Amino acid sequence: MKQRRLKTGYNTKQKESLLAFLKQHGGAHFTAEEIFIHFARLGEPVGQTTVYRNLEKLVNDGLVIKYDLQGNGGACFQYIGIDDKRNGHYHLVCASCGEIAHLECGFIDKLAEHIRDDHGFDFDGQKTVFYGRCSDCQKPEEL
Amino acid sequence: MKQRRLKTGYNTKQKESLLAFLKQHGGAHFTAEEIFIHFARLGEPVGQTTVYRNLEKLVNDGLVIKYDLQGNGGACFQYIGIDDKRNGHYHLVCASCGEIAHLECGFIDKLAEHIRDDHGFDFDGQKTVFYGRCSDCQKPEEL
DNA sequence: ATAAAATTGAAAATCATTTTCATATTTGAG
DNA sequence: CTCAAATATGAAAATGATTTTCAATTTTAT
Repeated sequence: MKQRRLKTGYNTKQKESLLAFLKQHGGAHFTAEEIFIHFARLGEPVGQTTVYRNLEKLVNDGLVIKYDLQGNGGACFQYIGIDDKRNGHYHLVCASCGEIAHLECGFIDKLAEHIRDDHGFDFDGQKTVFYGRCSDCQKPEEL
Repeated sequence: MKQRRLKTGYNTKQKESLLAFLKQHGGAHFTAEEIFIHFARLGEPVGQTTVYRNLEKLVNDGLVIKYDLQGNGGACFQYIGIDDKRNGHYHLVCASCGEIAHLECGFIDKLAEHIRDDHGFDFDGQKTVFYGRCSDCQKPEEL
């Protein structure tokens, strides 16, 4: 039994709403829940299931990336556009307070090269979450 | 009301069973579920909740690392047996097959400095798991 | 216009993990 | 040893994100 070639699928306003929203906020990431609530607030008819389903399709099509920010419940989604898979920024999370720094960082870009060349792995800067302690949380603890 | 200083905790046979199992299979990774089922099969009284709770402690103690493999439901745990938390040694995990490379890597040491100096975070190289794809998993997929 | 193909969404189901809470165990003090 | 406080356990229930179900609706090609 052979798979039929993938098609773009039918065009629906839900799909268009979702893609428009993601494009409009191309630099930001959202959970499926956040996106669902966004449309609910606006009164736009985009159901929760539909958000999940279409996000999955967009991820498969390479228009959106999906990743987890640990300690933070659900997966996050971010629009990246077809030809720009490497446009990724990195996430530096404070292990104490959860603050997230979004890094566009040449040093980490070089790290990716280093890992490829010296350790033989294709580094995944999207899935990798860098942990540390933010400056506030580095202050001495009170007991 | 002040927090009492953390202690190692009481010694229980469940903890010992768990640690013994993990040490015995130091090179392999398991889900909490797999470990629970293992003990259930043997008739050893180690409850599911206890598995989760003690794994978490071992992770905090630095004896075990926790990470996610894609498409694979739950988190994976692997014994690494490092007593010295400050002994620079990083983990590079293949997001596909789970292979772990243990890196002693000057480049990542420098990354820690860079993150401190340029981003104001005290980098936690122990909690951070670097993800990528190992050379085997980089080969083209079959459909 | 119409029928097949695909999509939607509310509700139910799943699945890993966490919480609850009553009971049991460990440990240190006396 | 004895006892009580601190801690751990585990069954069951709760949680929370995501997926499935399935009947109704929408899209598209004919």
